[in-house]
Amino acid sequence: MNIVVVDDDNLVAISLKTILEASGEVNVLEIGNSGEQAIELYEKHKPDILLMDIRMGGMSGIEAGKAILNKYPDARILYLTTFSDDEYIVKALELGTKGYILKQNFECIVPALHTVMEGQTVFGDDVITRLPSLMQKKSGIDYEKFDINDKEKEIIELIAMGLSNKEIAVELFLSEGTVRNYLSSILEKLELRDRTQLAVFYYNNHL
Amino acid sequence: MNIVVVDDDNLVAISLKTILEASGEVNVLEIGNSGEQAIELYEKHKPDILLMDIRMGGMSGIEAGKAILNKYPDARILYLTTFSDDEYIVKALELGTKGYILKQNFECIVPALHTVMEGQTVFGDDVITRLPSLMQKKSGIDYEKFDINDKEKEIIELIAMGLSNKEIAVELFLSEGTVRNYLSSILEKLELRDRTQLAVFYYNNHL
DNA sequence: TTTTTCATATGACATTTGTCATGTTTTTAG
DNA sequence: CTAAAAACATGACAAATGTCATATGAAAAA
Repeated sequence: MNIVVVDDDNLVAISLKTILEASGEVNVLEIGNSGEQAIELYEKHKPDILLMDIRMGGMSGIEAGKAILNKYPDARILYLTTFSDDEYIVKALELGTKGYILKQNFECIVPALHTVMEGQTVFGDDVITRLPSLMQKKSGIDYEKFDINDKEKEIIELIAMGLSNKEIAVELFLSEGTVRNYLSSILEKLELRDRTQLAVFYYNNHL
Repeated sequence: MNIVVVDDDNLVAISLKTILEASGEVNVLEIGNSGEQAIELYEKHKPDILLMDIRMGGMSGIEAGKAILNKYPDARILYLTTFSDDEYIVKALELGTKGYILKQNFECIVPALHTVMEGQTVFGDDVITRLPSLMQKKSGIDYEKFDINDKEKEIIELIAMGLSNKEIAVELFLSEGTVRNYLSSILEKLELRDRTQLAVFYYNNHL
């Protein structure tokens, strides 16, 4: 089984190479240290599997993976990470990569590579249990970034439940006009046009 | 590695035993043919892994798995299935089982067992790609049930993208008035009040 | 062929929605 | 205390939305 190993930290990359080759079942074609190199090495070797750190300086593993999968949809990419990072997990999943495992215990890696070779997908145990909730949360609207305050948040939630301005007014003990004004400012901040787009935005980002 | 195999179809169970033992790495302690037996055999042998068909007459693999995990939270259960069945996938996931693979190609199974032994989770490739959407929610709007035709479906999609009536009209080469009429009838059929509720409905059910 | 249905369109209408300019009150900060 | 800011409210208005009754041409059914 021919693989390419990419890790930010060259020491880790080399260690991985040593450990994997010690198993006698894996041949590490070359090692790299960045997302850019991952792409380059993938094109050069077309390895059975690309074993890559997900978090790297410069181009992240996700970006590199995206680029590679874009060109080679059948590429098998297995991510390594020091600790499971929720944000990355979801992205990796959506990307259609072959898995996501912790690099802590090396014993995992060889079996995981075999499993991936057979067309399966591998996930660290802790990851999968949190998956359902991860999917729900996704990442949430970055309300901060848009300078949305609490009252506005409430209104967004209610609009995302399909309430009319009048209903929201009753719900929040405000006048209908006030609700309109709030909405107006929300739309401006979020650069949206109407309440429906706001609901769409909500469901695309938040949930 | 000691495992217990449970499959509705005894022939399959026996074949699995043969195949797995042929690898020389797996020891099949006993085979069973029902959910009830799965529980019984698990308690009797405490195998490293319980390899079980998910769909069985009588007590399903899910139910048996639930019972076992309830009593032995660390039980490693790997489901087998002929076809990937969305409904079961979600349930299996929520249950916290170790994976879900197709029994078609046996080659998968031994590596998968190793991977599971190492504390990872394994999923058939096709499964994982559909996972994001599966997690979101149910299975999609039952348009049939509501007697929604194709044109109406298109309009629903566009509204769920946040388009205005005018924009939809342009998109579908209809007059704005026609779009309104369509929408009006959609809302009536779905018992909704306005386009925002429709978008909400869409995101709650469909995607 | 005639009738019916279907897809599309129109106009009228009442509501709702979103924007804006402009007020009140409260709170908060200086 | 006083000025500024925040929270909330109004009224006016244009645009968009949703409903309804009705119309037209084409396709399907009779």
